[in-house]
Amino acid sequence: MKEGPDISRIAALIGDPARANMLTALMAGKALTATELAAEAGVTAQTASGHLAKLRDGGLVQVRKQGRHKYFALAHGDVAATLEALMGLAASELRTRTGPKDAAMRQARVCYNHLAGQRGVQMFSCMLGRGDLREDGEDVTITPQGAAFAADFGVDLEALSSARAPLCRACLDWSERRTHLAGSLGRAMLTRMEEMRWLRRDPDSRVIAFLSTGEMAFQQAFPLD
Amino acid sequence: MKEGPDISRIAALIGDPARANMLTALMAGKALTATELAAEAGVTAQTASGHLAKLRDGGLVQVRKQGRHKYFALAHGDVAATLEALMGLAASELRTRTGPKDAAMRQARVCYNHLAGQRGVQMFSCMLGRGDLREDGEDVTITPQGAAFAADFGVDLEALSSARAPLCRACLDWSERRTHLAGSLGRAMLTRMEEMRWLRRDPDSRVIAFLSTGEMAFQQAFPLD
DNA sequence: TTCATACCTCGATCATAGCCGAAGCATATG
DNA sequence: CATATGCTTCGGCTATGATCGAGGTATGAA
Repeated sequence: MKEGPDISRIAALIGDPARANMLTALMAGKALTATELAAEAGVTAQTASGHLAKLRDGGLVQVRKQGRHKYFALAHGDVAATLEALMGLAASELRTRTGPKDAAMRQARVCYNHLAGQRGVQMFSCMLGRGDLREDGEDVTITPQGAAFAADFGVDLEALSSARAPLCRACLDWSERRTHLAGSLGRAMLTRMEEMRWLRRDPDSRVIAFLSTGEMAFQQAFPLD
Repeated sequence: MKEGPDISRIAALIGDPARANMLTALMAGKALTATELAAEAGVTAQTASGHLAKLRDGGLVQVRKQGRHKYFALAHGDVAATLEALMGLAASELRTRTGPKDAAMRQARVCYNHLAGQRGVQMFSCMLGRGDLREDGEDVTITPQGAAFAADFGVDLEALSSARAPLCRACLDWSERRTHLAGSLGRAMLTRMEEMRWLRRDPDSRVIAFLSTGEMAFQQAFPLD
């Protein structure tokens, strides 16, 4: 035994219901304060403080102090991807009781900071199919054709490329069990769609609602097959 | 709160050190008996029995009864992929103390039932680059050219295709942070390499050792760029 | 300054669950 | 048949850790 990294340490971190609720809430991508996360987890502020310190020590969340508030967010995209993988396992056991919100969640939702669900998979698959993106192993790269599309879409690739974060990244979708686009380009695409009023984000959950005009524009931009 | 599947339930399952050790041991791909797993976890048989029942109820492992033995294995490839993702997170926190065995683990190891590590990524990337495989989102498909290569390699694709398990599948490598080939083809390729005596599996760990002739043959079959 | 809010530390309580000894089935071997 | 092995259930012990109340320290507002 004792092979590879200590998997149980961080699995135990996610294994507590309160902490799992916090992490799930952070999957929406927005940074939240300690008290907001306490409410999300259903515990008092003191308890939440202890949990958040552990998550921080474990490297799962990052913290930014702003005045008397402390904003927490997921540390990086890998954490979000791992949480999605866990959700995939949990969902496969639990075929029963698909809540009312689940249908909307499966269709379109926020994953960390990018588009996920059926729509996210559709966008990624379409862009891959027409040659905007190229997938080589885990690495996803953008083609010149894709760069032209992004510019036309209103995304400033120059600004994104200069940042440290990877431009494109593959993320496994737990509901569709296929890949969708993460990375700074994925984030920018979602932001742009919000700017263009294609969709609206539910402030209290991860659900994304497409407006009727946005739905049409999306289907035209990323047609199925 | 209460969005999506209950992530904490199965994270807690992996979060116990004894159970994590068992799952890590099962990542080697071989089915193990309850007593073997007890030794692997460092607990008595009674304790192990309880743990294994929980893992089974959680859908993480499958069990096969054979005589007076009970053989346990990972339930399916998704479990292995999730464990790899967790290892990736745990490894990123723990840059310190890279044990002596870690170097060998990073180079080549068994992931559930297929080749992982630097060699696994190399094989996948090479096959993708020369057009043996095609990656469309999470789905990986084999091309006619790839089918010809597989036949030449000594893999019976007909037999694999008839099985229920997917032929090709992408699995994220925790040490390389890139994709390697899973699925029944990934399993068959590793088996074939073992048959051809390219490599030898350490019976007590996940480490794979390439023999000198096998190393040369591998580099010729899957050259870097 | 005074007050309120956001967050943290300390200490005590309490429940969960991991652990093992003992004993009980089931299956193989002699 | 008797005996050994593999696995399980039961009961009790124990420790870990989640929880909250009380009290303390920053930050911002009045």
